[in-house]
Amino acid sequence: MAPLKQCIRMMDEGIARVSQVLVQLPAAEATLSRLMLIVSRRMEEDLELQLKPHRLNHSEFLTMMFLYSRPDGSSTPGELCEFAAQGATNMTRIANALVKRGLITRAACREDRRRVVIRITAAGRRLVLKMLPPLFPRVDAMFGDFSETDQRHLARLLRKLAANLDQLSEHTPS
Amino acid sequence: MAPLKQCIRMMDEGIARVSQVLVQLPAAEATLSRLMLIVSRRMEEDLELQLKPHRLNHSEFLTMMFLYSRPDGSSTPGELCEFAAQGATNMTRIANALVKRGLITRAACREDRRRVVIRITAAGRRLVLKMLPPLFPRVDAMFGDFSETDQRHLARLLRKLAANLDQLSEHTPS
DNA sequence: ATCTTTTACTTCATCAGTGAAATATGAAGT
DNA sequence: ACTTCATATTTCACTGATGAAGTAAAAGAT
Repeated sequence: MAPLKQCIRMMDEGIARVSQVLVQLPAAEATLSRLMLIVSRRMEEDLELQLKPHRLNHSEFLTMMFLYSRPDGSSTPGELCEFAAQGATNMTRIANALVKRGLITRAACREDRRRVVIRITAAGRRLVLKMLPPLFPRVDAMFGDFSETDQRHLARLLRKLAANLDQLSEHTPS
Repeated sequence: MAPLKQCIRMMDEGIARVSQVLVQLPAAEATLSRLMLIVSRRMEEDLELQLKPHRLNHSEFLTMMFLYSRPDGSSTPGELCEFAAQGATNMTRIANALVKRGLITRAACREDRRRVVIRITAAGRRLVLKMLPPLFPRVDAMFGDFSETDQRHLARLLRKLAANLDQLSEHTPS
């Protein structure tokens, strides 16, 4: 894995050169966009690497975590799609895989029988409890040298960015 | 597309509930991690949507931009792999596709005949110049309400995070 | 000079995710 | 009752990315 440092340096140089030709280019904003994508990509790679020993991918992990975090340990495919930003097709596949491993159950909903209720099993809870703690040191390391205010700032800016993205999507109803 | 706002609220609630059970959970850091992944995922979706009309995906776009930004408009697959954080296999496929569209050329390197030199064509440059400007308003909108100091802060924090991730990868020579 | 190792890229098989269309079922509105 | 809408699953075709093995050339070792 190539160090991000180098990758980021190349990006900086590239943007500098391009903005000499294309003067209208919003260099600072473009840099921020690329930084976001580069850094988070590495974060995701890192996470997937940690999940691999447990034979879970990112989507499956998110699904498990979401279920685990719910008071009653259950949800529906539709809700999971929204949360995990997955298509319904993929959600079905994920649920199939997790059911097969005995980590969740699928059952018809009593009130609205169109719905399917997905519930985390005891084995699922055990898996989450087993795999989560080893993740903590890595997360700590990522933000180890972030002061309290650094953390607050980053959270604030990311939430602000999220709000702007929501605005953008609204005006681009694709 | 579900609004990020809602997705983020669910995440906040989830982390709050989990950290009541798992007290060791570094809640602030976990929140920052998830925020990064959620927000950048949406950014990437948005970008891919803008690229689609030009029949480019993210990797291909990165490749084109990297070539375009180089003084001589050329590079090698290996270098591109590093920059775009792609496997060599994927790079081959990308190059195939771009060559087929006449956006780049592939040629054997004279000095080292293992190497392949990839070069952007005039058509490739035209495409970049055509597709880039329409992207600017969106990037501007994303960071529109970011003050100068907001932008500086975000860039600084992301670069710091990148450095920490590099540290992490070093100590995990997978 | 030959043998081995390393580097650079490609090929092939496969997996993960997406989008669209078809199906089944049930709820809600008139 | 009848239409319309909502929820979820299945199938199929497709895109994008990856891992393992293969090829070819350069670099290094003996």
